[in-house]
Amino acid sequence: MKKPDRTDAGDAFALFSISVIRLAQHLTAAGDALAKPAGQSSARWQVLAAASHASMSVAEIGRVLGLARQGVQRIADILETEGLVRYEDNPAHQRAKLLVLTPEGQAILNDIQTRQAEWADALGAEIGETDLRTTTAILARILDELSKPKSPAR
Amino acid sequence: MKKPDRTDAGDAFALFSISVIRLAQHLTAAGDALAKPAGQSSARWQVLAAASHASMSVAEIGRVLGLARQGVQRIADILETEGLVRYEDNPAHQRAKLLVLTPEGQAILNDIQTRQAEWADALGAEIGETDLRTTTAILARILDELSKPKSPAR
DNA sequence: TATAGAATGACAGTATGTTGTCAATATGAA
DNA sequence: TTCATATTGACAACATACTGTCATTCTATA
Repeated sequence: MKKPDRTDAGDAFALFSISVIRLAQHLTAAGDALAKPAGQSSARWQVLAAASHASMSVAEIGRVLGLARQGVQRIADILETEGLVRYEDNPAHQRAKLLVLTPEGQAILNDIQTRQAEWADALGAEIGETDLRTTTAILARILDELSKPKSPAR
Repeated sequence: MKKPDRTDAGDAFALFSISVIRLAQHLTAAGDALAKPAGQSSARWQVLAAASHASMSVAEIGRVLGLARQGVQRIADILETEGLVRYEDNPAHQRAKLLVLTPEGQAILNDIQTRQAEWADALGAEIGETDLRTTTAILARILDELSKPKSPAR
């Protein structure tokens, strides 16, 4: 197998990419573990949190979370059958109902968020605020580069 | 909605987590875009790359990639029907056949890797090797903390 | 050597998320 | 106002990945 040519910086970027993806898998798994005691998952938690933040239509939540609206719709429908959210009439749009948390949904979200805060506090203290903020800033810069016209498909 | 208590470091960790997950989504999408011209996807590329690196059984590839062996099996079977990989008898294990690239599979992997190297070089140069290596080191440390006994499920 | 336990492939079921399509509804420009 | 265009929800098909279960095959210990 012949290794393609690659600069040192390119190599560094490849290693970085692998690290980011692997860490994201672990963080998502951790999110699932945080939501599980409440009978939820990362995905449902995200939808609950978005709906709690502001009454939005399913399509709006999709845009906020960076997901296709169809996937959000599926989860929102499940949350509705479980009584955690409710569709409310949208004065601004007849079809696009607003997703609103029920008291049960809010209680479950609070439960998850409390557990999450505890977890984040413990890990934040362990790792150190300085490194976290520095790294987050660099990640933001990289995300910016990735979003630029120079897409990988060229 | 009442925000749970949270330290500054905990807040920094929460923001960091969101950044990592979002960036990983973009990187995976970029990987799909790199593999697409060759008619492949990120997942298939990973399996091809693992098989190219060394002849391994499906279960071994799963462990290397951090995936369940069942998912790797599904992809490997598809790659086999497409003639990109071949199952070879494993002298050390009767059931666990070894996954080997066919010349067609190797050609497709080379094509993807060439495109990937170009892309990584460009982005690596843009972002800078120093920042990439610094960040990768911190990510590794965080991954380490996450893997420790103190799991989120407590 | 026997045998309990681990690893493996095969199969089924589920969760998350994507794309594509359709009809209904908003929106904005001529 | 009219009409082309966007957005939206609904539905279907698919890709990726997980868990659970089963029978088969290895492996290591007693």
